Amino acid sequence: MKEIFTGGTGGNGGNGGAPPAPAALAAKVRTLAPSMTRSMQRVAEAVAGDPAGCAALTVTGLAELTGTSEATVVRTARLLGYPGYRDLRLALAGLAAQQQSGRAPAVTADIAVDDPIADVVAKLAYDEQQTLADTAAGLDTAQLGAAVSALAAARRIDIYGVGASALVAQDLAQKLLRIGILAHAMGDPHLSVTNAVLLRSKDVAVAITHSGSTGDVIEPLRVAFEHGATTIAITGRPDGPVSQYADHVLTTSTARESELRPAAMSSRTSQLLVVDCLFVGVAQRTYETAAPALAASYEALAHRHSPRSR
Amino acid sequence: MKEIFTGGTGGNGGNGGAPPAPAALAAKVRTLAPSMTRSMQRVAEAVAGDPAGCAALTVTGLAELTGTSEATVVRTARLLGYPGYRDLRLALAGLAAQQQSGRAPAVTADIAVDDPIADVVAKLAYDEQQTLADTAAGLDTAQLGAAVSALAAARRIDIYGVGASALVAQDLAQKLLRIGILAHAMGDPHLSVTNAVLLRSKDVAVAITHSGSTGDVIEPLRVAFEHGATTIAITGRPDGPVSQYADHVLTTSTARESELRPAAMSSRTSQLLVVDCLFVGVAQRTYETAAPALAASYEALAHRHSPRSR
DNA sequence: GCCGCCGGTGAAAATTTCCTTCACGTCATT
DNA sequence: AATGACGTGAAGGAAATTTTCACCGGCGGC
Repeated sequence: MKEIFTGGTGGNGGNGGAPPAPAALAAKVRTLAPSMTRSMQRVAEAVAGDPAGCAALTVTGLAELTGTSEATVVRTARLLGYPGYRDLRLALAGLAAQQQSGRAPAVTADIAVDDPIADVVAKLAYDEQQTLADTAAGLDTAQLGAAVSALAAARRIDIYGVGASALVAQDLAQKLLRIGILAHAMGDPHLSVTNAVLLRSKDVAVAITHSGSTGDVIEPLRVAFEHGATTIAITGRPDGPVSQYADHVLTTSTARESELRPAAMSSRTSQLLVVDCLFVGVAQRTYETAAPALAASYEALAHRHSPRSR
Repeated sequence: MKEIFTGGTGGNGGNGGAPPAPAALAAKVRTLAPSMTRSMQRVAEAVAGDPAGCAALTVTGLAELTGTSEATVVRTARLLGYPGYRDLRLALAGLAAQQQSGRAPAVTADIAVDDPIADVVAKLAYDEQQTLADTAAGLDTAQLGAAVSALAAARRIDIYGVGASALVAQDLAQKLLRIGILAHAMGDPHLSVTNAVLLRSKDVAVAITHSGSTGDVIEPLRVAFEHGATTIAITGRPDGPVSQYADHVLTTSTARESELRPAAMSSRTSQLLVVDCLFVGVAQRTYETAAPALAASYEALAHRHSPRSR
């Protein structure tokens, strides 16, 4: 076995004084540079200058790059406090990752026309995450709880939404249907109204509108409200007209929009979170029936998927 | 100069030529876990669970730790998108450093039946945020860029999706239509196929399926593919059958699901992010026509939002 | 001025680590 | 029950890393 002796006292067999430095590498290089020979300095310099690049190289590669030999590279690694080149390389990779992630937070800017695609992804993801956090923070859990209760006890549920919100309405309806709750997404304003007339006190109507003032959605909600149904509004403008006819108002967050980033994008994210909360809440309340229903729908789906995928 | 070319010529299929992932490893593990064998899963689990610890291990060590063989470890590394174990280990070190500097990994408890509603909101929001981060990290920007190019230049775009993915398909279609691009969301499998026959080389077909093996969606994509259209798949299982007929595969992340949190929930979040990225990318490329179109659609909507209802 | 010591250096051997091939066991299918 | 496909690990081969060792150039002593 190897018995590298480095004059350190305390340690058991291992390397003496320094534990493998995690990220203070550049500093270490500068500190130790004077005590290095010329070739070693070249290696250390390369390593400190481009951690990511060097991490991709093998001993031989780094030796060639710096015009030195493999032995020198290993010696340098030792001097920097690592057992060998392998470990230096590992630390190097860590360092690279670290300064990569450190660079990340600079994505708060708006999306520009000439942004590279990678930036677009980062910015969109970041924005949507922000939207989620805002929505969660701004949600009134009391209202949410009340809405859940109403939904869980409903005989029939009608959900109104047009445009982008129509998809959210459908999403909610789909989910509720899956756990055996009679929910219908209404896209067509006329149908919505004519159906709203049929709602009674045990029923629930849900209106989804970002602006809070979409006439096509407010109208059926009003009708439902006046017929005694419990009404829920999911809107980004709780002070808008829609709240007038809503027993429970759930507020979605409103992120800033830009030319390339229409409001529909973040409002949808926000609305979907609310819808998910409603769904999970309802599923909890009706767990006895929801659980088998969910299981059954998995089962049914399995048969639509081709036999093998593994 | 190594010339290692893993011989899988049979179908380019498999993983869509992903570059070594930077730090989206946990996500990748979750994405690919289903397509792994038991032993590989053990390895992947160990790796995802303790990146720092595993980075310190050699192939043999990790094999012993997981009670498998070296070959299995290497296979797992390959599956995760690295050329071999060495590179996985490097990435692992990077990940470890990253989550060292960043704060706690933040554990998420599952949603329980008796969670208070406030917890449900918090957990859902957190999970969806996580999903977004994972998706963004795991997205292959090269594939994305290629998909964007295809969409921007398309004469006609058909989008297939059933179930929860149908909503995502509609979302994409809606958005593209708004900037003057002829996109249609196809819900009905029969209609999808009959329309797919009409597609030609300048056209694009998009299939959205979480499982990657939804026959109703694969079939039209296949037809489109065989008729020379450019095909894009948005799926959580890039190794699934759907990729077979896809020129470009965009991978969505797969969060762990639980009884109260069906897969549809996070997959939808993930899919929507991808769709948003596509949309913004296309809007960038076609800015000349997209900008006025977007402005015009705002204008048109404004009239539906009367301060007073109707 | 010549010689020998010595640190610095790299080429090549030695070793570890990693990767590939192949054969065996297991499970599912027919 | 036979067959085939697949997952799995053991052993051998390739590549990496580490160690050894010999060379080179400079410096001081003889």
